[in-house]
Amino acid sequence: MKMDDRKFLILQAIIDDYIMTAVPVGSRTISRKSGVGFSPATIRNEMSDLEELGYLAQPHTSAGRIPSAKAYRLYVDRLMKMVDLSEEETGRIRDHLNRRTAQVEEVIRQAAQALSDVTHYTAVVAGPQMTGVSIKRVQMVPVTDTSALLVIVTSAGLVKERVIQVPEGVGPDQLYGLSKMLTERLSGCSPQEAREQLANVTSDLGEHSGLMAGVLGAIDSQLDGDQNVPLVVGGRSNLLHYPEYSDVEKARSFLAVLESREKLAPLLKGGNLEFTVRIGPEINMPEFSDCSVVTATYHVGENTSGTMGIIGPTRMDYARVVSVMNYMGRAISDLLSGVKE
Amino acid sequence: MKMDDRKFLILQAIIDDYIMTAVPVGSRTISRKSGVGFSPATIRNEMSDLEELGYLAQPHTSAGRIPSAKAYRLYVDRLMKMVDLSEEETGRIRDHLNRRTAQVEEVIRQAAQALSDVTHYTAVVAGPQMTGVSIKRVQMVPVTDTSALLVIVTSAGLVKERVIQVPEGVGPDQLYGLSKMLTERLSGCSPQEAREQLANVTSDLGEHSGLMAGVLGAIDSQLDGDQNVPLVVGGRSNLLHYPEYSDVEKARSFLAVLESREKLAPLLKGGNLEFTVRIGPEINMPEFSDCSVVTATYHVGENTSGTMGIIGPTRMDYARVVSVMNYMGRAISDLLSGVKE
DNA sequence: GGTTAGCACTCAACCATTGAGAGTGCTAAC
DNA sequence: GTTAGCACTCTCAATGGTTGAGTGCTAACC
Repeated sequence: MKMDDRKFLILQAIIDDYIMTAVPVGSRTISRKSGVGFSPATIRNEMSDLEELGYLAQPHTSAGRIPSAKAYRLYVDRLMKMVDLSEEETGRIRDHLNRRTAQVEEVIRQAAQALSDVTHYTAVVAGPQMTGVSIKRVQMVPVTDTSALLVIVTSAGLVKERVIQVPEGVGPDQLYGLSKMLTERLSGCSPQEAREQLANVTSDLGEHSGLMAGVLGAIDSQLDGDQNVPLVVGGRSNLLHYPEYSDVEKARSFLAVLESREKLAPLLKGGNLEFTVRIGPEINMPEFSDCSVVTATYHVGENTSGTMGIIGPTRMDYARVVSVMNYMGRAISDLLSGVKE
Repeated sequence: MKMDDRKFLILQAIIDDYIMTAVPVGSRTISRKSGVGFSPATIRNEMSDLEELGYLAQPHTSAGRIPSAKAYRLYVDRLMKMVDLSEEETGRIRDHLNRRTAQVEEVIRQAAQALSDVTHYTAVVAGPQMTGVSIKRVQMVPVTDTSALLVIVTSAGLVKERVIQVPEGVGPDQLYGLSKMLTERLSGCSPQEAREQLANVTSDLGEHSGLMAGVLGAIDSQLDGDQNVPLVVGGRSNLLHYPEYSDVEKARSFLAVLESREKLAPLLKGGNLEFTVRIGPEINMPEFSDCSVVTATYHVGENTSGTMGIIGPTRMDYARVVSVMNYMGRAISDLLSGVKE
């Protein structure tokens, strides 16, 4: 048996309906829909075929059909068409984004809020990845006698801060001098190169090697990997609106995942494509067995990029989600790249 | 009718039992308990009295009694005794706190995590309040041609950062010079004084008044009020373990509050006491009608302090919660005041 | 041959009924 | 003042019948 145009049409109608209602859809419902001019009986035959092909499933004999993960996959890959956002939607997104800030944490927090607010799903936004980026400036600001704030500025204009220990007796001007020297040596370096450079620097000035060790460690841990990129979640409670989560225990384990950085981070690791959609079982996490995750990439400057994701039920409105993220990607880029309004 | 010792004893037994089980407690249950040597019938008479006094309520005629908010109030004020934490508990708290950092955000994140983990309730921790504090240092670090990171260090050794706009053409050394000047003028000032000082400074150097306006605004918004203190929540999903939240809609609206900074912040505004307990209706929020909130203050240095809170069901284990927070308060102080291990 | 009306069949959801169990309040005896 | 006994109340869980939505199959129709 093969899929033909009518089967596609009917499958699409079923998915559309199920996305809206979350109720198994019967043959009459589809028959009544505009655009499908067949009687319930005909639809039933086609549905039976679609079930055999693995696109539909029946919760029980006398219920309607619900789309399978395979059906959503087909929908996302072939049936879905991009939609345009309404004025009202883009407006609401803009309202969330305060154009006055270029602070990474704030921008991604606002982005997560906006995404979850507009889509009514749960949003996760990660800060820009520090890989493939070069250092532009390193500066230390004294805090107490024995500590200083290490500020690292990257070529994309992003800032990383961290409090480090410094030996007692190093004055502000001395720290500034050291900072200038560090900036000179490290500017233009990738994190890896910086690490090597730093080793040289350390041996150059024996007396401050203790301080240098601290700086080294801090730069290491700041620029290394993604341990340090901020990760914010918005709209945690949104999914509880959907009947899929009317079971508290299910809701709880879902929320528990959102609280664990370790479990959450992998979700954002899509392919390197602009958009990635993972549906239900494809996610490979029991807590998300009837969730889908859509991830997208945003860019800051030339070489820096970050990831955002939307988590919703498998029957989520993929078309709208992709459109919203598309819009949001541009908005974040604008904000973080410092584009003026 | 008056409360006597026996009534206190029985009330305490009922509360203890209800805290454990969340099930209305009957006369037989109390009678069987060690320490109470009366028959169910006697207990029933006392219970009837306690109900009349407003300490107990009956969900329906043939159920046991549950403690009222008034009973918990009495319990917290008079009946509760501090408990000692077990080795295992203090150990678990310590494990959460990474002594390697003095970064405010990180410390309070860890604290929230630890609190929720040990108590199994939901924890909220706010960063140290910037009021009553004096400025120790102000420094700007160039980021792009038109922006810089403004770093403000307070006398308590806490750091605030913010990206601000600067006029084009101001070089790094010039920024450093300006920073030194600003530090000189502002160090020792309270935020209010700083604002006045800044006005003078601005008029002094006409050419850079644009920059100064930016700094002024930033300092204003950074040190003003509590808009900017970080606020982190831990253990959001914890409350869903309790039968009080087996209703998804209730759980959802609870979680929604946790997502709104505006609604959450007032909860932490207890009196200025070391500990504050607000029970159910005392909170005055429908979403929290059967929650209690325990807040506590922690101190950093002399004049700086912050707040943390635990949100649990009204039948929460107050004694343990207070003990845990007591311990945590000291731990946070140590970390943020830079006390070495 | 594809399409459709008709019909018997299935099954979840809903409702009312019932019995068991927990707990109470009251009374009378200790 | 305390307690045993007992009738009473009310929830909870199980049971069974009814309803309605939806299916699959068959036979008629175009």
